[in-house]
Amino acid sequence: MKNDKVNRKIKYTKMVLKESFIRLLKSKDISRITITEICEEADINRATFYAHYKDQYDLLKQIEQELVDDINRYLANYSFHENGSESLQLMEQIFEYIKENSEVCSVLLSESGDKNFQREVLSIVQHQCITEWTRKNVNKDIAEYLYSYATNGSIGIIQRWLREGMDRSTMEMAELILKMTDQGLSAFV
Amino acid sequence: MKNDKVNRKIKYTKMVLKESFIRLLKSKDISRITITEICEEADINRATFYAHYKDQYDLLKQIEQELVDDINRYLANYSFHENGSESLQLMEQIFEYIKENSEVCSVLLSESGDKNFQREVLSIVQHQCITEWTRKNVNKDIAEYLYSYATNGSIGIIQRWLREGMDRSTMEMAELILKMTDQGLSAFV
DNA sequence: ATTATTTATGAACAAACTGTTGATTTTATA
DNA sequence: TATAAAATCAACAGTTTGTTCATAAATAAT
Repeated sequence: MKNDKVNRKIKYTKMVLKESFIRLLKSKDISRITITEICEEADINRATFYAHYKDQYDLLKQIEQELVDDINRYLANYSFHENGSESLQLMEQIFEYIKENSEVCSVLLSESGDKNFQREVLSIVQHQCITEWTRKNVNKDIAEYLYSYATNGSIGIIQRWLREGMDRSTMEMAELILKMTDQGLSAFV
Repeated sequence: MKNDKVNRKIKYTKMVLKESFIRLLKSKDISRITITEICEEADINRATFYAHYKDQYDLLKQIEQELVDDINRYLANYSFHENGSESLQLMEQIFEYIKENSEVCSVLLSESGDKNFQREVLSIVQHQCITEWTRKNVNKDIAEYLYSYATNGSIGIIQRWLREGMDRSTMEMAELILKMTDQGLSAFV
């Protein structure tokens, strides 16, 4: 086919641009990073950048989307045992994924990272939780608030874990998050 | 004294710059806001801006610091009854403050806002919690993680509350947060 | 009320980044 | 090898930045 081959060159260009960008993101905020800078670091012509991306923020968005897709593919490969601990297994797999891709994740999931993106990652798990919650008859009136609490809390834990150099096992972390969530929830059943 | 009077003009300059900046922050991300733009909106010479602030980020930092100071002053005026529900009262007062200053808070406490600043606001309360936690002999090993969870979760709830137009009473919100935190904690005592 | 001091203004500056264009060269594949 | 796609290069006007300095305005002190 045509497109597959055309993409070879494009793929290289996009790859080096992304790498250069992630490298820069480690040392400074996205707002301080110029397109000129990204291109110099990647040794790619600036006009070529504009052929693929609108600006830094567009580049970031594309990187994030690819990560979400990748996580979903990763989780799809994993078949869950139907023994009631699906949430735990799913959560552990997410921690596994983050660990395997800690370089990118440390940047994208950091505090300065895009919150909506982080929420999207977490929602992969929380979807599962929500159904469990409704099964448990959680007070629907405040369910939204509890959801905000749990999601943001979980992101906070992941961020700390990454900051601390992933000092605990993925299983330990998955258990920690689910324990907190379930317990906190139980006050409103 | 000298400085008190000199500040009259400076105070006005800083005030209009801040107002202009907050107004702009409502419609776009800080990274898209130019100093030129802030000055035009405030009708202040650009050279004057540089006399007071390094850039937009410096301006934001100063606004945040003033808010933290203001919250602390606000809380200092409030004398707490020593009946064991200090945390609840303190938390409610914070919600009260946010409500009274919802215009600025909606911007500064939003998702796009500075996370370190938000943590600082919350830490005013959490300090109190921490002492209660250690009294309860929470597993110190994971206390840090629980703290991350609780703080980020609480911020998430506040953000949702502001987004929803402060649809619930401050007391209700304070109770919600403390209930979640205490309950989640109880799994690790 | 007048003088002295502080602060704000306006204009000008080089430097950097932006976003776009069109002509040209490189690269991949058919 | 021919052809189509992609990357490069140079040039462009337009904007923002950060700084400087002379001048004007506002404020404080005498």
